[in-house]
Amino acid sequence: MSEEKSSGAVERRSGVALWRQIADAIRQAIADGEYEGMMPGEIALAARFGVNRHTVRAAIAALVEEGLLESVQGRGTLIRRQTRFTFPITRRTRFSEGLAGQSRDRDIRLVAEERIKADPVIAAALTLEPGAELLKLTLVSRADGVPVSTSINYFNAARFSGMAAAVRETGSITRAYAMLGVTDYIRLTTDLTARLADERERLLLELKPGAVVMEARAVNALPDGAPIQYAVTCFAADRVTLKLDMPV
Amino acid sequence: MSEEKSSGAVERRSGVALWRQIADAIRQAIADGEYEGMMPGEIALAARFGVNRHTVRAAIAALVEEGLLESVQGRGTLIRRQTRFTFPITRRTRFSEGLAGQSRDRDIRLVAEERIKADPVIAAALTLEPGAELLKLTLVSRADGVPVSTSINYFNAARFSGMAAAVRETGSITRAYAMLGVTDYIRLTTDLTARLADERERLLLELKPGAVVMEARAVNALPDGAPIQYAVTCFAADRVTLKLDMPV
DNA sequence: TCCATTTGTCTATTTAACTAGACAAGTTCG
DNA sequence: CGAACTTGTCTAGTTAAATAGACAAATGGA
Repeated sequence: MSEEKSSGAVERRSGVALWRQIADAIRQAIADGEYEGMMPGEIALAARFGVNRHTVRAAIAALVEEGLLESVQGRGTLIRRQTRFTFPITRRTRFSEGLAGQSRDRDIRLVAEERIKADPVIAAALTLEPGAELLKLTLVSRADGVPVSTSINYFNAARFSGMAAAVRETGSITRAYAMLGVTDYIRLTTDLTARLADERERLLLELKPGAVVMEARAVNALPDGAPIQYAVTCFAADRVTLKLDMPV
Repeated sequence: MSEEKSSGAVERRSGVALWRQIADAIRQAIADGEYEGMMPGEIALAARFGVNRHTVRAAIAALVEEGLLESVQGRGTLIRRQTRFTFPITRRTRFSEGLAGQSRDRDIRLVAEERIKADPVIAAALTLEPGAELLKLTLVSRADGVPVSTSINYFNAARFSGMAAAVRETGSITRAYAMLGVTDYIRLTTDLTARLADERERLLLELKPGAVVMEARAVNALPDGAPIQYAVTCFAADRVTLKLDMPV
């Protein structure tokens, strides 16, 4: 839809190598479903982007390295995967439910645990006094083995001291909450932005430099509206679409 | 918050020139409010990123070109602007209302007008038969003279043939609707993703290569739920934060 | 005024990215 | 088989990016 056939739009002297611009364009085209099963030949691609065949080969090599493509001598270059997960964001956003039906296995892993003093912004969001003790958990969420998002989550340390253990045991925020007596929670607000992934995110999400992340800052609360969790979640932009369904 | 002091994280041989990685990091740091008024000196920055001073100078030159920084010999490098607009997305999303209070003047400009046959996806979203005639309007929205977003909008051509003229005259979608007898409308659904800006978007939004856009695909409808507009909006990610307030 | 600090400019060298062309080596299909 | 395609590999030359060092020019404060 809205064609825009990614018309050989590579830019020289831009500080981004041509092979990387082409790799990005191909990745996007695949995510948009522009190709099916097989890529056009290297010569055709080179003509399309207006570059040398070797430059296209460098782009393809990067995508092969990523596991997105596979080249076979004599046959051509195959597309290995292209599914993009759709992740609903509503009042009742939950990771594993959100991706149910789109992936065989979901998985949330705790990669860091820390106790810190609340800074003013987070304290205000959680209606705590600045300097209150917070539990800070860093998580990585995967679907079918592919990292989809990484999040930094802040909880009132006094109330949720067992959260880390509960997440580790259950592999789910929702089930961890349940273990701590929170049977239901809602999402109050979400702030969204997007930018290039930084070093930490590239590592956790297995992304290449130049990859884009969407950052969502959300406040979760009890059904009565009392905030209990401040979360900064970074989604790998080329692996997920966020779906906002507006309840009529 | 969530510190992550962008710790000299430049990557070599990544296909992205060091000066561009550094420019991106500085742009992001400024957007995060990490510096105030003045940048650290070139020598300090070079040490921080672990590169030669000339490489930092290349990064700064790019940001000066963008209008974000200004270098003064003998004094240092000044930060010229950075406020980021917050754009609320709710059931009742409207561009000019959304930015009221954050900007002195808003402005929507019609840059292209076309009549096309509906493709299956859009036809389904608008509950029309595939092949129905659509009006396709390309708009650019600005706040305080800065391009914030560009959108491609599809309307049922039969029902909204006067839309282009109405938008041109009123400079507002909401007021254009009013001229055509639609006094109220709601947003049914929004799909969000993010990626690098393509050539067309860079031109319309005055962005540099490597800039990130958030793409929102939305369906607007009459209060009774009948869809009337399919919109693909691209926001310049470093100029805007999307705010999702969960209704009720 | 003098001095320390800042950005601006220059030359030289090295390394990565890109282009060009030729040919080998596999696959497919008539 | 053999012709027509594909990707893989090699050499060679050009252009852009990054490093290194030296010094000029402007600023601000002691």
